[in-house]
Amino acid sequence: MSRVAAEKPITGRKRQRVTIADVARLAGVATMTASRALNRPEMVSEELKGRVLHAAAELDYIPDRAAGGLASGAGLALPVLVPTLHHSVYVQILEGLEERLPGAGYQLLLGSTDYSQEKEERLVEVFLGWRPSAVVLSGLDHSERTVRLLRASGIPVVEIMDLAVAGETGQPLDLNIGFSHAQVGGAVVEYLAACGYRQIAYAGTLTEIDPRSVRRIRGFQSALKRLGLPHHLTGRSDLPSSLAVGRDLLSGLLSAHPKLDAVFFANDELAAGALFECLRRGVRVPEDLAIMGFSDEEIASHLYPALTTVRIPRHEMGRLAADLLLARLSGSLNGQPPIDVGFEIMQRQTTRTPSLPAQEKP
Amino acid sequence: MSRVAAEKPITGRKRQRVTIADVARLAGVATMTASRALNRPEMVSEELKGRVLHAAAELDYIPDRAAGGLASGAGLALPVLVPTLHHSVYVQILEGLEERLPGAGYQLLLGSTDYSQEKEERLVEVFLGWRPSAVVLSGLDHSERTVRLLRASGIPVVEIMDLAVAGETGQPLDLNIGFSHAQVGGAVVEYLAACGYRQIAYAGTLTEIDPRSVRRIRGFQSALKRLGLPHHLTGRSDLPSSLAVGRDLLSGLLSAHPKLDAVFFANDELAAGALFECLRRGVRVPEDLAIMGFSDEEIASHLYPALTTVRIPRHEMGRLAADLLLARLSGSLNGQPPIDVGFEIMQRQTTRTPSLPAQEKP
DNA sequence: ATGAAAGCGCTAACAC
DNA sequence: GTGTTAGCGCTTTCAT
Repeated sequence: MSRVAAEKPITGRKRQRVTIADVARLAGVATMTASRALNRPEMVSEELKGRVLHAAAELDYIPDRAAGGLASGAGLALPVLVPTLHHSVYVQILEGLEERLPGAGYQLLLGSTDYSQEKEERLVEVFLGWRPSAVVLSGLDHSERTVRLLRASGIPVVEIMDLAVAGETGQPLDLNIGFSHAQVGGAVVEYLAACGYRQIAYAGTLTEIDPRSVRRIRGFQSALKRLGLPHHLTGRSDLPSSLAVGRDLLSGLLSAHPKLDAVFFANDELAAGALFECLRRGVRVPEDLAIMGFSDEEIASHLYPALTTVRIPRHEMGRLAADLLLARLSGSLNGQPPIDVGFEIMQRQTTRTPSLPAQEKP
Repeated sequence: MSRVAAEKPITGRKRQRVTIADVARLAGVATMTASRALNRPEMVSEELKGRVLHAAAELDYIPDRAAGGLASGAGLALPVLVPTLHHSVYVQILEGLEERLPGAGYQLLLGSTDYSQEKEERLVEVFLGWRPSAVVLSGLDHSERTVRLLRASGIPVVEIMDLAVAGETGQPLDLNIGFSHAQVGGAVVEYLAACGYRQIAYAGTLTEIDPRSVRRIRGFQSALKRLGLPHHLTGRSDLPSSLAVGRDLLSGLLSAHPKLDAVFFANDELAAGALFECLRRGVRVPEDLAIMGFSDEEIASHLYPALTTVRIPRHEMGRLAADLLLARLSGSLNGQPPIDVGFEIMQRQTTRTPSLPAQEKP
């Protein structure tokens, strides 16, 4: 009973947090019994369990996770770092993660890096202070310090949205689930070439900063070379992706390369912007120009003409990452090699049908 | 070098966390001095400060926020609950918040409620366990328990995206920054009526579940009544908003009310979907039908024709919420009444020009 | 099955 | 300035 409370006559002032000690007192048991009743009910008699649960409800008791974590040494937080929330891809990956992780008691901590390794490093530092049980990172490329910190922490790490391939990318820190961007670039070129296009451009933002873009372009260009097609057609912008930038990119490309017949954009937003610009200019798609996007966001299939793009399994990537993480955390997973979730070209109306000659208005 | 390592003969096993005690030992000072050097540098001599900082860097020391919070009683987390991350509105509000809050040492904890009060309640419960220093909520309508829990916690709360108005909405829990949805509904009707439209419909999702939608519709309908216009034209869907649902909503409305001449959609995504459907059907916008959205997301101005919509100051709302919160947390703010950030009708091409007769293709 | 003591990593409060 | 002590709220021992 009593504790100290009796000694401090009515502090009154600041609303005191309800602690497990309060619950225990109300239930007439030891603190430890209350703790057990709440966390490992099977270790406590029905009788006491009932009293404790009742008392907890009565007091609206909410356990202090920080204190619990401190005492048990357990990690509670699970930081997820994505480059941006403006691409629905990442929102959907998050949803995939959220399907499993919070249920297992982990709290997702969200951070956006804006495609900057420095910002990523700072976030990792902050989040590491929250006793994370694991970390989810986007991409395979991180600052030295980020890598060192993460290694030293000894916690599981999952890198998503890119695939570690020997010789092409660095080694993954730990778990890795994604797809090969180089492969995407190559596949798109092959597809467009099969459609009969010959003057094929790549257009994107952060083309030299974001390592995934770099690899996508590399795959794109080497496929072009292999096929004996011009591989110097590129549109770049350093602004963040937006419909407006997509339009500008298209305009720039069109005036720089009048003979252009196909453009692969780094994401659907840029492609959609370009499509809108074509509409205004009276450029016919796909008769005059083919446009391809990347990601298969919702808008792609609703545009008119509907956008040919590359589907990546974002939701699945999130779910899979969560599952692997859970397995690893429970100790039942070791030495898991990188997992390729692949991608798929979604053929729609902004490109001609492959292997067929150009067609006029369908 | 050496550190304690020598005393515990190679625990080897699990990587030990670097604590402030380790830093202090390396620097040859008391733990408390190390703590001060790190957190209140002005209280420590240059000499020792240097040694401590050096030691911390040397060891890659990362303070344990949970332990720090526990000891100081300070809140560290700052939960933000939004209905969804799929509307860029909320992403931008988040960005507004992130401009200030993390800099001030607070960690944003993100939760999405899916427009459900039950889910909101569960999230509040979870987040309260993280010793939040404040909470940001979307909307003014919460479950009883949510309100009770929040009240009992005694921490500041900001409700955004809706405006408390006596007689119309409930009282705000604490701080409130937003705009009146009823007023939006009314303003849209007045605008459309001024453009000469007479058969004006509202179309949205969750029309009876989301209290903000309910109030928007209420304002919409009473304005119609006031103007003597038909006010029963409504399209509803219980699916989450998407381009596809926008198209369906339009189709349904068109066949139910052939004389329809204007539709106000609950968000830009629905409106864009409807616009795409019009394109396919050959319905001319705005000649045959006016379309209006809500939110002014990026796509609105890039659509063709560009979408008339209602701009709400999301970024500003986030920033303002952060500022107020910071002020309140520092104790320099009391009894702040609700703040109306307003809204603005962005006239573009999917509606005729107000007060002018219908115009043919411009 | 239950309880008492100790301590997680840190900082407020009080010495010196 | 700097060090010492106590204790945040909880859970891990280790008794009983």
